[in-house]
Amino acid sequence: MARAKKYWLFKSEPDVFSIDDLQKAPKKTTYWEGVRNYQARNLLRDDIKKGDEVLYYHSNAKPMGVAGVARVSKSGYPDPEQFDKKSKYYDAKSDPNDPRWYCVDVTFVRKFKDVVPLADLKAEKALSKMMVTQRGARLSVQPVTKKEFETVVRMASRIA
DNA sequence: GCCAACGTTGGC
DNA sequence: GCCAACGTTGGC
Repeated sequence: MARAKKYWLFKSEPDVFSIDDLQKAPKKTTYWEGVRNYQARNLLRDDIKKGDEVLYYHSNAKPMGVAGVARVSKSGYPDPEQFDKKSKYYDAKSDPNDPRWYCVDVTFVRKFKDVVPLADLKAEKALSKMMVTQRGARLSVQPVTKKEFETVVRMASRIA
């Protein structure tokens, strides 16, 4: 019996990589590189598995909020950028035999007709415990419950 | 563009 | 091991 599917929220600045960029990417897939935070690293390495579903969140943007859904298409593996000296994510202290940073592959599923704004997430009672609605939650890869995931998707279809 | 909140670093 | 300083994130 396979493990139950899990749900996540991935933050991205759309100026850097938006959900449109993901949709236009080859095979509508990219690897989620450049996470340099240990808590997020642990999730990428240990908990985020192929088949999991992801809320694609636009931060530092207009409008700010959940822009669509993606799917994890490859479970955690060492982030190749950490060993690339030319990359801005290069980390000289990471040992190839014991990589410090991990990434996953994500594939585009669908884009919401309109972004579900952060203000709406905060106003929704069912999401009051959701991490992204908490003040100062900076974690770029966050766990989301199934209920929260479904609530956000329902809010999106209401907009559309 | 500002600045509060947070994570990491480094001196001691 | 503490904690001040610093850099970054991200909402406003």
